[in-house]
Amino acid sequence: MQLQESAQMYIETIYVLSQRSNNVRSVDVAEYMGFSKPSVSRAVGLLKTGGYVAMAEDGSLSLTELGLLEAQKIFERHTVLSKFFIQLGVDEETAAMDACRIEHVISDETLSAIKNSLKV
Amino acid sequence: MQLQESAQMYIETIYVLSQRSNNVRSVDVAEYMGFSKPSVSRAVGLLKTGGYVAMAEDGSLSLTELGLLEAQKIFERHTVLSKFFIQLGVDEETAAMDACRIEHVISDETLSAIKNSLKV
DNA sequence: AAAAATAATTAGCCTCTGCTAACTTAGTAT
DNA sequence: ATACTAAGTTAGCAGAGGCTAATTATTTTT
Repeated sequence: MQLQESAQMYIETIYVLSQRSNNVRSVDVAEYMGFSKPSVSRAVGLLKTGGYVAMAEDGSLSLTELGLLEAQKIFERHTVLSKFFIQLGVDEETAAMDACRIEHVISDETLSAIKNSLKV
Repeated sequence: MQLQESAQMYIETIYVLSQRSNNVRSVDVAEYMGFSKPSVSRAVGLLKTGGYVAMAEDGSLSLTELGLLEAQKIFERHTVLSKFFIQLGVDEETAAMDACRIEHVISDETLSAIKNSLKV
């Protein structure tokens, strides 16, 4: 299973919401991403099949080891980009928005160059 | 007509190829982008409808005023990003690749911050 | 002139990823 | 007990944007 950009977003969202609450459900993901419940239901289904996400009987979602690894990778990219843009003088909200879009398409090499250029 | 990312790519490609040759055809675009001729044919059709591209009787493509404006806008973004990544130490090829992907999704605000940070 | 190659198009398929409508199931309230 | 609500799922649609196969039209070659 090749992780599409949308799959990455779902995983990242589950990761972020899991840090705020210990009961993340599909409906929370839907609300957070602004998508419909069926869209999330299908996406979660695919992520279950791919072994990234597990759903308990009560519907609460969790990341598997594999999913957590992915989430951390994406989130790290997000953080690096977002910090970097803020250091360039971009406002926080815009920085986050751009990080969100760019984190999925930037190469490891360029990201690493950006990371190295971050002021401590 | 809202310009999708793919439309931007086609316009940019026509622009770039037009600087190398004065006879850019769909087949050249296809070869350059690595897409099939029918894919380009449809895309060009949409761009004609949108008023971005014109096709002469012999099949040679040109950008309209509108198309040229768009192309220049995109190309400028590409150039800024690409230069910037190179200044960060990324090799040219990777910089171009990343610029190509990011130029379509980055905000004006963040791009402008990056532009300001370019060394002269 | 006939055949071959080149370019563009048409028709129609596929995947991804949104959507709505409608159904199921479980928990809550009257 | 019945009815309502909330959450998840199923079925099926839509549009974007790739693809191949086959057609048409033009140009080049023999």
